[in-house]
Amino acid sequence: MENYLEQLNGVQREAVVHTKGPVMIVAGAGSGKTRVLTYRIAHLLKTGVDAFNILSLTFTNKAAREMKERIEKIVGSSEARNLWMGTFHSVFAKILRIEAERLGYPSNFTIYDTDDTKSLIKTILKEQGLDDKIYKPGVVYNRISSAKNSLISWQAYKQNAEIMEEDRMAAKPKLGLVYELYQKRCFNSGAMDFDDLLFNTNVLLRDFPEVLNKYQHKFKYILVDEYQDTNFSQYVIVKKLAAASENICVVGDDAQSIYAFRGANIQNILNFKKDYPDLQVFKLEQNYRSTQVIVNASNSVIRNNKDQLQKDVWTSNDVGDKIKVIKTYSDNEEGNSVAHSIFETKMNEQAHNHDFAILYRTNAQSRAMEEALRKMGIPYRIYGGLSFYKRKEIKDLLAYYRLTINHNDEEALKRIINYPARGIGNSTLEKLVVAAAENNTSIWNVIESPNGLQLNLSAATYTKLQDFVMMIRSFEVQLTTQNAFTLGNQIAISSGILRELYTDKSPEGVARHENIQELLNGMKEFSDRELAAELLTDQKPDVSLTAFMQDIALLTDSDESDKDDTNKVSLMTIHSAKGLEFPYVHIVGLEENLFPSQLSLSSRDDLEEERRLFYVALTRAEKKVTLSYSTSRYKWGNLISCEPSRFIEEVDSKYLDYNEPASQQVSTNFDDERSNYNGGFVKNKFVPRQKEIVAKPAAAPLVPPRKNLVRMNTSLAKNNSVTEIIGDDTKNLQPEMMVEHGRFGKGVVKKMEGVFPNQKATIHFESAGEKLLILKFAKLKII
DNA sequence: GTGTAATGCTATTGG
DNA sequence: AGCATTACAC
Repeated sequence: MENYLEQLNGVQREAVVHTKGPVMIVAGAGSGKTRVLTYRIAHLLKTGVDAFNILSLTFTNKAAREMKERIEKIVGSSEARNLWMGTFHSVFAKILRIEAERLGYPSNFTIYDTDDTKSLIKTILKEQGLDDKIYKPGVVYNRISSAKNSLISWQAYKQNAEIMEEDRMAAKPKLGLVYELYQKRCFNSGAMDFDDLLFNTNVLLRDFPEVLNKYQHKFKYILVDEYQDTNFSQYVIVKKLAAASENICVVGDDAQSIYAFRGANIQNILNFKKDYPDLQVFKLEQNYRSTQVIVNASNSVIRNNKDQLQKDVWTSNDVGDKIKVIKTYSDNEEGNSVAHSIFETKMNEQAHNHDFAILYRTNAQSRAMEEALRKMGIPYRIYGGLSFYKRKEIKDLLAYYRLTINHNDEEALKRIINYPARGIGNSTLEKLVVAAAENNTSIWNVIESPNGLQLNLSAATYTKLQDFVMMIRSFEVQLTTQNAFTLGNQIAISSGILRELYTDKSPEGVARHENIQELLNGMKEFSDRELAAELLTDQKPDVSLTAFMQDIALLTDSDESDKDDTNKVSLMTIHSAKGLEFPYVHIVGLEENLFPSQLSLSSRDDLEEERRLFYVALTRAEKKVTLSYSTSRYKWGNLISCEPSRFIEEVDSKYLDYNEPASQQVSTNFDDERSNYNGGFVKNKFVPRQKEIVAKPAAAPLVPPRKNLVRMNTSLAKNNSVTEIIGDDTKNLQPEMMVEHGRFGKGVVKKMEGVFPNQKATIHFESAGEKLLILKFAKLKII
């Protein structure tokens, strides 16, 4: 790979070799941005720059990993391993661990995720007697978060007359106090939330000149990807670090800025030149990814935005097919039509499952898509949503690990002090919390040295608390002697979590047990790196539980590589599709109030962000885009009617192919179409839903509330007499019968046990494998 | 203190 | 529709 420079076009090459001084690369969608970044770093290494002197900030850790691998191939050595590369959060978490003590934090500080944060806010609100209907935890969190991302400390917040007035007007005068208490509580718990990682990095660089100096000289070359999505806090960090060398290269596309909602400031890229008058700007405008239709159509959309950097994205690729627009009458039908279209394209163009992506605005839209794909027997993977590490059982076990590493971690302690149940209930916990607050210390310290505190606890409770402390202490002493797996496994056993889950024989309990096993397997893999690395180098990686926890703290769903078969259709929100590309892209739910979101309609800036989001969605596609919308959709259990999105009209109509009259689309039965395919589909016979929601009369704009009806059904379903009626369907199930389950799809009955109404069936599902289901709960259909 | 049933709240987007 | 919190019975 010596001749890497020859693989670049003119501008790309200039952007790669111009390594000195401030550089901004404005990279249109699909213009080979990743390639330029990769080659630029490779070029730095080739021309003698030490890997230790390069800092590269990427949008995901996965992107960093992949880039490192490619760089390694180009420079032909393992030198790339020494690059500092990762997300803002992971890189600065690493630095904060090194420097933590200067800020009064332990170096093994816990990183609170959104759940921990919200839970702590709720606790504080309750303690302060604030009504959580006025002080909604989510809103409070956002307010604190954006303050931090604007580098406003709680002290500054409370001193700022304008802010205090705003809060008074919003009937939340105590918000500053909540912010203060929240920060103090985190500090006492040895914990930082996501925003603290950036905020505290700023404190570090501001208050400790020697530290700033150290990292300024360490990072002589700084690269920032997706610069359009950085917030003020990140902006200041970059600016400070780059101040000494000014070898700063930012890459971005203002047209793809989609994270304003979490503080990203598009002005960071629009105003970059003001900070660096000597700035060299390179514009990558040739799109290598998409067809002319897609490129031109996307341009026609983004033209509706006002504020942008001038650029002209073009392509010399094929013209390509027009963008199909599909109208359906319900969300389920939309799913069916997408699944059907994917099936058809696979047949006609010899495409693979992994060539397809279904993109939506909100996670809730995935369900209709999942159901339809499952019915068609098309494998898929959902990104985002409920990730592995967010599952209850996983979080429970991780809380034990967290508390073992950092005893002051309040959220972890509260989660497990009585799980599995050990007789330490709410009233005890409350007494502990009060004592901790009064003495400005952590709950752990109160439990461990209760002498002199008026706790008012029974002797029996004391014993239980001491047992708990002893248990955690016994784990702690092994932190330095055992690897992550050995200790992790022992904690899973000694804590009683494994036993607790093992006793639960319900399908859900079994699944939870399996998840714990999966976590432990992951830890085994992690720990085994030691053996693998020993053979290759003399460097021993840290395989302690502490290291494992630091490794996973900032993982996201997109960072996980799927272990099993990767040939799957990808389902994700448009936000998580950033930076990805697929031959065939379905953008679904193009309806007013959904996309653009209802919440964005009141301000021009928000609407423009939605439009950029649409632009991002369109430009993910290489060959074909299909847009779809539905005229009705369920929301909060109610059927609402929908209008097509304004964004469809914003696409220059010469690139659009409005599908055939609705009559062809109304049917959800694809049997006719299928008979046209010569075989090959017998196995996955498509089964239409019994009764699809059919279009309602056009007259009524809004369907009368269905709420009562839904309520009635729910309560009735719990009534025995109705169970019997539902049970009728399945109570005579026999082995070998085919059934369909709402979640697991189609399967064959293997074994029946128990007597009505408590029958259980072992069913082998095509996609989900063998499951034991209780018939009166499982909604099964015989097919 | 523990476990279950009823209630009620909520859904942009994410590190 | 699903989930978390709350209310209430043991």
